Amino acid sequence: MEEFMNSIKHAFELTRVFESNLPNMSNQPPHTLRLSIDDVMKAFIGAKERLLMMMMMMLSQQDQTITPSSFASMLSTHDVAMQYATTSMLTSYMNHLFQVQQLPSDHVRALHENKITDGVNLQELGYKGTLNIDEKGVRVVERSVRSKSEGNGHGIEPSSSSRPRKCRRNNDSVKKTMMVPAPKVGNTEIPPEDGFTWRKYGQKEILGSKYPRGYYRCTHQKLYGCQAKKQVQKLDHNSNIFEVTYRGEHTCHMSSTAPSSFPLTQSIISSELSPLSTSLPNT
DNA sequence: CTTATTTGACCGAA
DNA sequence: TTCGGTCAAATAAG
Repeated sequence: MEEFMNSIKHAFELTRVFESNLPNMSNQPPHTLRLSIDDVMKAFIGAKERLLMMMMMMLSQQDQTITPSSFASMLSTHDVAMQYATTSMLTSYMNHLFQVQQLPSDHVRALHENKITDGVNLQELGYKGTLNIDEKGVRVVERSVRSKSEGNGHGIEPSSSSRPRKCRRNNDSVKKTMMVPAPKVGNTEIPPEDGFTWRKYGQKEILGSKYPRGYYRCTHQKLYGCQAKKQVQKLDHNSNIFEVTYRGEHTCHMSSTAPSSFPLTQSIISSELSPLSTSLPNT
């Protein structure tokens, strides 16, 4: 909680500094201006990520429902928050966060690679579990390439005795796992929307896990050869949270990373926030 | 019809 | 051998 408060405070201070320096910056090259804007944006994104992590942790610790308003009232007990926003503004923003639930995976990847969200450690914050989450709040499992010269051709019709499998083709692909709160609205037990379209191709009971794991691949695998996949599984101790693992890159969309909006100052609450861009591949 | 999901079989890795 | 990821036939949905 304190970590989030510090980060959001820092973000607002950066904004203020940026604002006061703005007149001088007109003399600077555009590059400088852009860097400053990036700093402000990163600060807000980092704060938002911490907030999301907090929400997920609370959901996983106490198996009870946390509503946007209850969370907002929690925040409002901190004067740092109240310096900038009223409780109703916070509530409104919490509503947005609960509704959006998750950023598109490429956005998350961008956050990850830019090291925007640093210093969040779930275990320090008291998460009780076996998750191994790195300092960015995203568990990353990297698989090293196995030096195995296995030149298999493309899958031809098996037709006879053996069915050629291409299981471990991309051993160097990176897995990225994140915790996603389940949608509160709607009767859906289905994994939350993340901006991509997925097609389920399997489900498996996992040993030692309460809930099965679902296997999804990109719907456009056929048309575009998109190799993106994801696995979705509920946490054992809290069915309100999905563990979503992404693997492979989307090659089926072009306009990537539309990080929607970066609310500044009071407009942080206003509802212009992030119409989830449904990336539609051109035909 | 086409397209998506379900679900047991299949296969490779450990 | 077991386990987990994938395939694919059957089925459901539109």
